[in-house]
Amino acid sequence: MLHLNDIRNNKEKYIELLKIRGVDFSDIILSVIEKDDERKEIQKELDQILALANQNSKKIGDFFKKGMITEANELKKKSIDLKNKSKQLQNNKNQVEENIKDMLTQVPNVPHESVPIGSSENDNVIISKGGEIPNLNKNCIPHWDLVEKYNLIDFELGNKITGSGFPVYKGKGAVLQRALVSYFLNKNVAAGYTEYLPPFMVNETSAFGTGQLPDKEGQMYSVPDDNLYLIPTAEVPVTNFFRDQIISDFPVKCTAYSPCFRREAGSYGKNVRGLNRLHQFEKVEIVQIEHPDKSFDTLNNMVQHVESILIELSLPYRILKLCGKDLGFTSSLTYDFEVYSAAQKKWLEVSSVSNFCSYQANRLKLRFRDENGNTSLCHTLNGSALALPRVYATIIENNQSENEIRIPKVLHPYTGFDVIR
RNA sequence: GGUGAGGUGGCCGAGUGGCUUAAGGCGCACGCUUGGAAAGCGUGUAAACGGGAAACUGUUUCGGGGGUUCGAAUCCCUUCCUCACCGCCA
Repeated sequence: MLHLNDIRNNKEKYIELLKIRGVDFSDIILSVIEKDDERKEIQKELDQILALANQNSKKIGDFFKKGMITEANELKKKSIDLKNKSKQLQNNKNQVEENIKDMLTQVPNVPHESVPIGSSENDNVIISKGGEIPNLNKNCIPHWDLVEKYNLIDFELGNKITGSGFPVYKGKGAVLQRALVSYFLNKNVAAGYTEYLPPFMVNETSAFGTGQLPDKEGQMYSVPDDNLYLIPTAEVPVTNFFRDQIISDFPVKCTAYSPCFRREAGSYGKNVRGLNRLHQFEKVEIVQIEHPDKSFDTLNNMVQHVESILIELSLPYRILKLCGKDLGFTSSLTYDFEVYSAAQKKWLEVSSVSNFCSYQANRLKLRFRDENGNTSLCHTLNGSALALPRVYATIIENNQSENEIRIPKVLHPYTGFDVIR
């Protein structure tokens, strides 16, 4: 959620920048400010009444102590009047505040000025490319066939015990998965991130804190008996660590491995084939909490960090700056990382690194103390480093030959083998 | 799952309806003291939303929500959470 004072102070600028998303939010911005003026008026009046009522209560206490019963009773009557008035005002205020909140939740984050205008994903801008697309021979096969051929993943077994989208990794296939997790975590720790292993379920408050609730409720698995939700990403528990906090040392850098659970309601067809889209997948996440002045530099650092991992894995990749249309609701600037899956012959998203500025921090009440000693909202950033399934799929597809799959060198210490036959 | 005890400021902890403007302590900051430090002494020490150029000031907040009352940390209802013991258990 945007902060009201920020909207007030940057009204024109925000309206202009929001147009990058291809939607005009000026009406809603202006009426939010109008409603807020109304709120202030009501509060002023309410505060005065409550102040008077508080004074009266004290006087009544004094009167009773002095035995001045008549005076006390008279004042009591006045206080009852005040009370009725304040109740009404309180109701008005609540209503107006709810109104404001409703409007605010409809406004997405303000795009960074560098975000390109666009009408579809085709307008995302490729800012960097690397790696070699391998020349596979024409007998090459996609990963869903490879995992069967080499006995690495059993989708049918997952179907049997849970349902589609819940693969079972086995043998070297499971080791490879574990190797990737360890490798990613080590890379992130070496880059200064502190490793966490968070709970894989969160309570309702946390789901609200990072914005999964109320709007994305249908995307999460829930455990209604215990009022818990299975996390769709480690971002949810990790970012919520810092809910309601006043941070004193920047930057806060966290990394966490977790399985991610997503209902993916509405997905279908070849996009969900094999490892491309799952209900449970594994991911290593990086999260940073940063001073507003530095957050965009930090975003660049995070992009470089993720890029370095893809380079070490020798995967063909490209980095896209998302255009206004494709930019997530809560993000101000996002870079997507895609790797080229040589057997499927398409680009697969493996990471998305975003600066949310103060949009998440506002809801989380995540603040720091500025040079004047006032509290101010932090900026939050996160990204995947990396999501496993598509990296996994691309590694085995791109490194396949007739009778074997070669494992990228950087993973050998983690797998203990360099080839799958 | 059963029983019991709790949830108060950055932390510990007192507080059974108005003398609470939340005692006292710890921590932290600043000052005095010192050659320098420690100790000691003194002062200050939450957040949100308002008013004000500022000094300052109003309201709200004692886990959350609701209620009783002129007045609630304190009484009532409800809900969440934590801890202890028992049961079960990797």
